[in-house]
Amino acid sequence: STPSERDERRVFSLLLPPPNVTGRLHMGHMLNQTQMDIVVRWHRMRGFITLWLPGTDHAGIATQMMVERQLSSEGKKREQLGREAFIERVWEWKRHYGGAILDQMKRLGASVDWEREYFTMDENLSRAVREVFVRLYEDGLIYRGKYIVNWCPRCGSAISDLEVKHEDVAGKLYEIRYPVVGSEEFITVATTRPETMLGDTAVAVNEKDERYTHLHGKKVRVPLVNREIPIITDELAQPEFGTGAVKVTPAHDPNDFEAGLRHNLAQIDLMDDHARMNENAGAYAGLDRFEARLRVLHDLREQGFLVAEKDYTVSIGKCDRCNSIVEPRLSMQWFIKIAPLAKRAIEVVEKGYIRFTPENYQQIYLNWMNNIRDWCISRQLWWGHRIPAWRCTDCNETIVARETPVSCTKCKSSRLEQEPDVLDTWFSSGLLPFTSLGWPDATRDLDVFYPTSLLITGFDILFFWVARMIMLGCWFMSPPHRPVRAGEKQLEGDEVLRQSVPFREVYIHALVRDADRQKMSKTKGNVLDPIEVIGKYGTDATRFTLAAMSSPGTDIAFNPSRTDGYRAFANKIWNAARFMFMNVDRLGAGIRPSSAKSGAGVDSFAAQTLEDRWILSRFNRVAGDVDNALTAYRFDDAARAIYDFFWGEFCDWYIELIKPRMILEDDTKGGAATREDGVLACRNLVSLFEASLRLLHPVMPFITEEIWHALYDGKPPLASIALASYPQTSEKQINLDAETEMAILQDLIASVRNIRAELKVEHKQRVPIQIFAQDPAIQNLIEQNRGAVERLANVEAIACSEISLSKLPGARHTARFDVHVIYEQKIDVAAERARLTKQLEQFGKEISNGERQLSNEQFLAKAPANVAEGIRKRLLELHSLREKAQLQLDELVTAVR
RNA sequence: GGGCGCUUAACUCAGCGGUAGAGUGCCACCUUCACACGGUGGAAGUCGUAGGUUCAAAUCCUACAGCGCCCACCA
Repeated sequence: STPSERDERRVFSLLLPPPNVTGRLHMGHMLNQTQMDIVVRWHRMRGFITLWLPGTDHAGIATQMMVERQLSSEGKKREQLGREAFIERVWEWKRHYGGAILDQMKRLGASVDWEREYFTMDENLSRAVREVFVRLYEDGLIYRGKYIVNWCPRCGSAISDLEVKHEDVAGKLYEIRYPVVGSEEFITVATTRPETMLGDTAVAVNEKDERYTHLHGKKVRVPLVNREIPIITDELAQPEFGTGAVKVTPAHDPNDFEAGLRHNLAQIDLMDDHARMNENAGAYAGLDRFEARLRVLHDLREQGFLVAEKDYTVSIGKCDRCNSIVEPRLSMQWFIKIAPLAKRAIEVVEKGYIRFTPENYQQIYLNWMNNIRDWCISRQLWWGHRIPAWRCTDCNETIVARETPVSCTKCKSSRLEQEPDVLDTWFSSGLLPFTSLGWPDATRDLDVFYPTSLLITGFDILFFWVARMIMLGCWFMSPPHRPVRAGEKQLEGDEVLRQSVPFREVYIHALVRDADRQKMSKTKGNVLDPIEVIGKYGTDATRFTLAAMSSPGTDIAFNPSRTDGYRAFANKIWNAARFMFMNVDRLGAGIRPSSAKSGAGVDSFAAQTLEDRWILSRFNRVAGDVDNALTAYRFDDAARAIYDFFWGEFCDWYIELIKPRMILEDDTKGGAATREDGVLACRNLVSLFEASLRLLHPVMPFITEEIWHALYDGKPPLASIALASYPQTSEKQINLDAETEMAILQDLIASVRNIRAELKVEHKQRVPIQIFAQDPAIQNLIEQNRGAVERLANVEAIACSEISLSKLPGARHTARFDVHVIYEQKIDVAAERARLTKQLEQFGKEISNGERQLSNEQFLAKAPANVAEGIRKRLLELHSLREKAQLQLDELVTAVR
């Protein structure tokens, strides 16, 4: 009961996952945006107030790399330019090339709110970033410290755990022996990174490992550097592994670092920012780390310290961005103490305030969140949000502030230096759901659109982005950080958490692969450019393909041949429209829909004939199916439902059926058609077509827009079909009888066509047929729709038989009627016999299955009544069908004799 | 080392407890006045393997095989 302007049922908001400014559009973007656009258009048409917020991400490392590369082609380095000039250069780059991806997006038809486009380094967003940083600091959730982080020597920066990709490679496990001081003994340790021995400050053994009990408290001498270090007992050493003794290098390994803290060991940092050995490496100073490794091994070997080299699979970490081998390195960094944030982020998901689709991502998310570690947010880059922290060069005090401070808060000195580091890019993007809506101010946008309704994104950024948004959103949109509008009360109880989430639902989309299911990658050269694809097949066809292939849980193997099929669909729509316009023009005024209104259903449709009642019923049913599909994010079901309806029912049957009612100028066979009836039929056609366009619009925005405007002769009731109402199912227009009756006629027509094909009747030749139907209602139905049957099955006369036609060779039987084509041509006896034999076999199999079930007491006792009833009914049909087929076969054999 | 997903017609995929589906491709016929990016008809699958649960299994369970993904600080 807050005085919120928001009525959640009428608001639909979502954030476009901001592409990197450096990005180029790929199929993944297109899939993502197609799905979002479908959902957005669908909601907008259903009357929701929609907000789809676009923007781009400054993408720290990626962008910096891009500009560095540009500089290097000019023979320059960023250090030569200096920080300020370099940043200016990046902005310049951004102004030039930064918008490319959004321009590409426009061609996909994405109906985002372009006028609200943001960039993550815009002034207002940057201000919010500083605000968040300061508040986290004030909440005691940000700390600075010297810890082991993943260090990328190429980027010259720390990166987070998530930004390290692990790769298994064949390597070696080296065993090195360290002489025990004051004894002839050696202790042998194993390592995959021998160069780090230069920084060893202990050797650890397990306390319970009796092999080493006698060495407890002794010292060893590190070969090559001749430093004496203690033998310590620590859990770190596991007796089963290697020799059971492990070297401890606190400055270059996270486990060793922890052990070092436990035993108060010195930390010897061996490398510089670019992973070259520093002065601590003694004789090896100046060497690259891998060169140093070779030299160390060589020297160890020569001096007899290297005892063994064993083949070993090592997992090496590589920088996600530049693929350099990451070095665990001790350095001063900023971290977020993540546990309190993670706790809330877990709670909101467990309580169902955020729902994942497909559901299994919920567990994946929770597993990750439950094992989360502190997040290193500082990056030693120049491009990004600079950390709002200053150090007093006089008293060394750290000042964290929203605005640049003028003097030290402690000693009043004015000699302050700002922290050179910038923030991890994901820090700012993790804030977007609320900062893009105006946080920390209590804006109307924030009130109306937060929490956003939905997030559609790929699983690859589930942890990078989705998880961070949840943690930060829940923190900063809860009291005391949630801004309160004047007169508004803070939320209470469960509402606090429920309203703090950045989005209510997360839909995780599939990965788009190439036709051979290979991941698309630049190195493989199999990347499909969406712009090229839409150039070839059209945007609508490409969108339709992606929608139709969006089934949950599976990656999409994007095969252009499929798009080819949907281009044909687009073409089909054009041609159906052409047919419609042709008739509209011929029949004249009063047929186009009123430019004064646009309804929510199939409004000015006067169902007169069976096909009218049928198509109206089908349309309403399909509209319901599409609604259900979209509600469940089943883009594939929605696309399929529309496709099948439009092509398979509307074009193949309805249009064919109403053709005789249309008056065509050169129609001499039309006969019974009157002008008035033609107008009526055409109005219905127009009305249904108009509704179909609205049904189809979210998936195929361009073609539907164009035809829709033409339909209103350029004077539509609304500026765009996108603003018209989405078709809603009207129960009144669903007509089961019409559907059943139509199915019988379709069955009859298909049977005749089938017989004609078997008998090889000339296409143009109209033939007489005989029909037998036991049920007078069916006989009546056929009688009343004689014209349709004659037309669509190319029949010239229909005779109704009083007796079953079972014995006639070539006749077809269904449960409701027998039909026979009268044609002098000899039937292909062999083919007919094969067909009947096969049919008999199938009938027989099905009958014995059914009978077995019905004679099974267990089945009768346990199966639901309707299932048993269904089988009984089917068995009756089958017996009759089998009998007829058998008679026919007998007749055939007799005839041949 | 943990966790997850996939295996259905030649290809790409739906179906996930009650008689095997679609698109493309294939075969045959047809340029009929919306459409050959079309129409009509047709062929094509013991639903990865082996067990189990059930009256009933492509559908649920177990194991196995193959393919793929994610997470993980064991030298």
